[in-house]
Amino acid sequence: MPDAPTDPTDPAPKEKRKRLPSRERRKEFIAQAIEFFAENGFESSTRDLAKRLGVTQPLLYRYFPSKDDLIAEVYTAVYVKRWQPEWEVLLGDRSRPLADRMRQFYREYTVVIFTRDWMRIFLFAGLKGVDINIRYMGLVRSRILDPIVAEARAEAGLPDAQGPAESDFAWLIHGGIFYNGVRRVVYGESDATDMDQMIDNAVEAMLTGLEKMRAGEPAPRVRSF
Amino acid sequence: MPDAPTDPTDPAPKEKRKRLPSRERRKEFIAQAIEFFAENGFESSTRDLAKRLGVTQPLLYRYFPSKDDLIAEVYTAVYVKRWQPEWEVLLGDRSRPLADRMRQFYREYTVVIFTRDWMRIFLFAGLKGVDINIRYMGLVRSRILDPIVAEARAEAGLPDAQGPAESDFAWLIHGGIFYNGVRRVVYGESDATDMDQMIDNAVEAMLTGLEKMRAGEPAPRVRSF
DNA sequence: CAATCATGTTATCGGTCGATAAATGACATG
DNA sequence: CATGTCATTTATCGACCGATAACATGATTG
Repeated sequence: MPDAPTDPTDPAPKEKRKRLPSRERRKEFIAQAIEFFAENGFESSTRDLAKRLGVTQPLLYRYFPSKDDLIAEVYTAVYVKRWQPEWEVLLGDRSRPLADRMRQFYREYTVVIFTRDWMRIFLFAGLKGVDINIRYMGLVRSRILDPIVAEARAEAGLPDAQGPAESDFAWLIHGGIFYNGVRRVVYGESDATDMDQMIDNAVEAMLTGLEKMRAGEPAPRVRSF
Repeated sequence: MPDAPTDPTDPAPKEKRKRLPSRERRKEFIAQAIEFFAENGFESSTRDLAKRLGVTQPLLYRYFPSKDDLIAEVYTAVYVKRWQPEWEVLLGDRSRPLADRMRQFYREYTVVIFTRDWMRIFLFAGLKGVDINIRYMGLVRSRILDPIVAEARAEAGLPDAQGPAESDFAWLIHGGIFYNGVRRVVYGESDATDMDQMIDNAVEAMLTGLEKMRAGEPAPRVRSF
């Protein structure tokens, strides 16, 4: 609500919301489109988006050739620009215990993705079958989970020769953290628990599980059923 | 596909797909609507659904007062009718080790929910903010997760006085299993890993974590950051 | 065989959608 | 002050949406 043109120093802000330079207008459109589509889904109308922006609907088409192009901008703004390359550096910093690095990573990572915008756009895009969503999950595996598995092996003095089982167990815990965000942000169970406690438990569970897996103990199989 | 009127004794089945009794027609509509809305989302048109059914669009309104009423039928058919009350009995059967019960439960549970229909409808409904979705998660907690925590305490000879921390750790692992289904079914990473292996690892991680939690070891907190 | 009635189709309404063309108006420059 | 440029609005197109009414048809029953 606190907008620049709504500055109280102005005698009367009036309805003169016209004549914004092209670059700023475009950025404002994308920023609002993120919140708008995150809340209402990508099938919401461009007219409602324009109403939220306080402009008319055809103006959107001066800045984006089509609705799909606007949506593509939303994707890159959310997925690409919020990814922090420092995360990969952090996870590889062997001057600290791996558990410490992982706790810090997940604290920073959840600050980014445990938001209504990020979560809902990720889920909407996933159901639409957008390819950028699948590519993002490849990024998580190659830049986050596989490095964690490799670092855990290195910390145990083992060679880096991970099998798919370890990587998939890392996915299991990572998915548990992710789904905790879904419960908080999408289903509104925000009072779930202390975030730090959840992350600590998850990190310990991941490292413990990986350790057992490396001990050649492939989980007791072939039971009574 | 093997329908009564399509009996092979008939000379030529033709395109005479008319005159079906009301009850069967209705069931067929709901069954196809599940697949249709699961694939295309609830904002897809009733005309496309009718085309898929091989009937005209207004016919749908002979069986359902409105599109929303049809969607409500889809919800109950997926959420309510696929829930197996035997699951709750199984988890409480103390003649078997808890780990065994949990493994069997998750094998049976994933058969139901690791389907394209169930997963996608659950996610679509969740983003729509339908209340039945939140009620379902309450069901999971009260009928599945809290019983597991209680059984784990009983098996350890402890009184049934669980705190929120244990319940939330159960949610963490359960969410990891759920998200594994999302990856398989929604993102098509079906070659993820052996399902049984994944379930075994998840069950062991959950029981190990709960055990550590009961040991009064609330996960090492307050680290360097 | 004729009457009846539920099943199914044709035709259509008012509303909304994404997108385009044309008109309007604000601002900088000379 | 005149002029041109570009942001913005008005008006509108064709397509599609959920829903309703009117009509047609097949099966049942006397």
